[in-house]
This record gives sequence, structure tokens and C-alpha cells, in this order.
Amino acid sequence: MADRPKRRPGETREKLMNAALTLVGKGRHFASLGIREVTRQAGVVPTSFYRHFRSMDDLGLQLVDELGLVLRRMMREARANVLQADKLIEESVGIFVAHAQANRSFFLFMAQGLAGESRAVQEGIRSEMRFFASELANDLRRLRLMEHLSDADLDMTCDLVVRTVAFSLTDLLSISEDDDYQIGQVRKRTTRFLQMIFVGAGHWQSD
Amino acid sequence: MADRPKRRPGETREKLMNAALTLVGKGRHFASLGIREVTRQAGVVPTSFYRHFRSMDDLGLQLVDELGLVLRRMMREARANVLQADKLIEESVGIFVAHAQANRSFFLFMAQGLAGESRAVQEGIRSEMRFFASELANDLRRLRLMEHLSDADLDMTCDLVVRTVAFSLTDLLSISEDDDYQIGQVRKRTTRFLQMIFVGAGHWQSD
DNA sequence: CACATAAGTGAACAAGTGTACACATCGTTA
DNA sequence: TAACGATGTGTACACTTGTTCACTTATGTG
Repeated sequence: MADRPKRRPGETREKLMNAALTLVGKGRHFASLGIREVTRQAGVVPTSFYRHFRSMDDLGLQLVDELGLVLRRMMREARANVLQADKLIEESVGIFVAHAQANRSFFLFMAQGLAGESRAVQEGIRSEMRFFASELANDLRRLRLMEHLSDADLDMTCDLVVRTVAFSLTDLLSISEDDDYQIGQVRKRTTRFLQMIFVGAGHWQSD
Repeated sequence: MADRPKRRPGETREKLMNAALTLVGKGRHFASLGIREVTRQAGVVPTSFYRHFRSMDDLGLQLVDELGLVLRRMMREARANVLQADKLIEESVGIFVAHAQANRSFFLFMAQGLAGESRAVQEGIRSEMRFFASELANDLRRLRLMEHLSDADLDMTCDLVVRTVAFSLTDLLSISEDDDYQIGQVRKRTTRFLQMIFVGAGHWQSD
């Protein structure tokens, strides 16, 4: 008996989003992808695209939503594993790097989107970063760290931290996926960046 | 008498590069530009493209070279105007913002290229940033600032500074060209970021 | 079970794409 | 001035692109 099509709801939709990510993972830029190209990669007829997305920008927006989930998972893991403030920065950066490796295409898409073509995608990613920064500020408050900073200054610090980490993303993604030495270098450098920022925050307004 | 063609050498080449920049300035992503599109914008026949560039990537690379000139001009102006260390950060950020405004398309191209499609362009921009950072380190040494830092730590600091400024670029370029209030906000925020980094650098290794 | 609706398909079209070739024209140098 | 190389032009071709339309097929609800 031949295989029945066995359509799972939303299966093609997933296939299309994964196809776009796969192409991005292969070095293509999201802005240069076409509908036909994506459907071809997904093994689906071009018309199917319109059943799920209005346009490429639309697909991008939905990818941003999923990116949000990935980031939240990462935060949860960081909160679970970083218990004492001792090696806080080092471990957090490690978790970040591990997630960036595991979801390379996703983070590649994020890095591209920051200066991307679609205003909506750009704003979406920016908003995810803001959320991330505010959660970080909450955590620091909860851990009774940086208590001498005003709320505004703490927000600023966290903003700077998130930006720095996001920029490290472009370092990380421009080197080979399994060049462990270089990956270690990026991790060390990012850690030092954050340490310097926190030293600055520690002495902020006390001079 | 009809206008003679009056071909100036390298004129079409300039027209093509400007055309690409113009399109980027209009919100398009460089990776999504096509040869025909650029030649059309330049008011030139498609075949002319090949007289000057092998491909779009090639054009991108040559744009990176010109970007280098823009950055050097900016550095020169900063060095000339920032005489006393007093308002050093504030004035430097001001000059940067002004140049980013004046050469919007160029900086847009730079921001895009950081996570762009062409490995070569990516590496080129990264290399410009490294150069910029090392020049900054030289200047700080010359001004007898941060003398307690080792060369490596000073380099790291300058790297972090350049990254932070580069990231501000994406803020700056995502807002309207003449929204003076928002531009002022970005300038203020960037200034504070740098101040915090320098506070951190000032206390580095002295704890 | 039947039926409404969502999801997938294939053929078709006009428009746009990269690139090749042969030819015209300019500026420069011998 | 003659000739040459660099630059600009027009035409052509084989593909790819986005989008449409009418059609089939599967899924879940009454």
C-alpha cells in the first residue's frame, strides 16, 4: 500500500519556516530569499506558501515569535543553573554560547534582522531584546545585586549587557560551527566585556 | 548641437556604487539587490555593470573600501575637535552621530554587512572596526589616559567601545532621519554607555 | 456519516533576472 | 593622425520569479 499523505495540521507551515531557517543557516541572507526558493527547499509546491503566509515579511514575523520562545527557554535554563552570584557572568555566557550553537540558524536570523529589510521584523527583534534586558534587570534585583543603582541606571546597564552579548553573536556566527578554540575565545572575550561593564556599574555614581 | 556623451573615466562606476547606496538608503537590503536593479537606478545599461564589477559581492567589497575612507575622515575630525579630555566622550559621540546622519546610506550598508551574506564584505567591515579600535587605543595612550591598563586590556576596552557605538548605529538608522528628539535620545544613551564602560575601565584590575 | 472548511496541487502568465555577444564610441598614446 | 584599449550600448536567450485560478484531497465537527 502506498503511503497516504497523512497531513498533520500545520506541517507544511513548519516545513516552510524550517526551510527558510535552513537557507539562512547555509549562509544566505533572509532578505534575499524568495517564495519559490523557500517552497522548493521545503519540498512543497509554491502555491502552498500563500495558505500560511501573506508574504516573506509575514514569515519573518512568525519566525520572530518563535525566536521569542527560544530566548525564553534560554533564560529559564540560565535561571535554573546560575545559583550563586559567584561565577554568574561566566556561566551565563556559557549557556548563551551553547544555545547559539544549538540554534545557529535562529540566532543567525536574529543577527540579520537587526539591520534587516523589514521594519516589522526589525522592531520585533528589538522588542525581544528589550524584554530580555528587563528580565535580566528583574533577576539582578531579586539576587540583591547592584542595589545602589537607580531603576533607570539598572535598566541602562542591562540594555548595554544585552547589546554586548548580541554583538558577540556576530562573532560567534562568523566562525566555523566546530572550531572549539575560536568559540572559546569568543566566550572568554564576551565574559571579560561583561565583567568590565559590571565593574563600571558597581562604581557608577559613587565617584 | 546635441550633448556629447562626455565620458569622465570611472563615472559609471561611481554611478553604480551610488545607485546601490541609494537603494540601501531607501530601505532595501544590500543582499537583495540585483544587477539589473542597480544599473536601472544608475541610469545605465545592464551590460555596463560587468565593465567595473565581477558581481554584486565585488561591488560590496569596493563599497567597504570607500567606507574605510569615510571612517578615517570621521576620525580625523574627532581628533581635531576633541582637544581636552573633559567632554571627550560626549563630543566624540556627537561627531559620530553627525557623520552617521550625513552618510546615512554608507552606515546603513555597514550595519547590514556585519551580518551580511558575503563573507568577504563581512570580514572587510570587521577589519575596519578593528582598525578603528586600534586607532582609538593609540589616541588614549597619547592622551595619557587609562595608563594603568595593560595593552591587552586597553585593546579590549576600545573593542567594546567600538562595538557599542556600532550597535547604536542600528538604533540611529531605524529612526527617522529628522526626528531630532529621538536622535538626541540615542546620543544621550550612547554617551552613558561609554561613560559606564570607561568607569569600568578606570577601576579595572584595581579591585 | 455527511459536509464545510482548511490544506495541498498543477498549469499558466507576464514580468524580471543574469549573462553573452557583437558592435559603437571615446580618450590616449605612439 | 592612426590605432588601440577601455568603456558604453542594443539585442537576445534561457531561466526564475510572484501570483492567479480552478481543481483535488484530507480533517474535524455537527
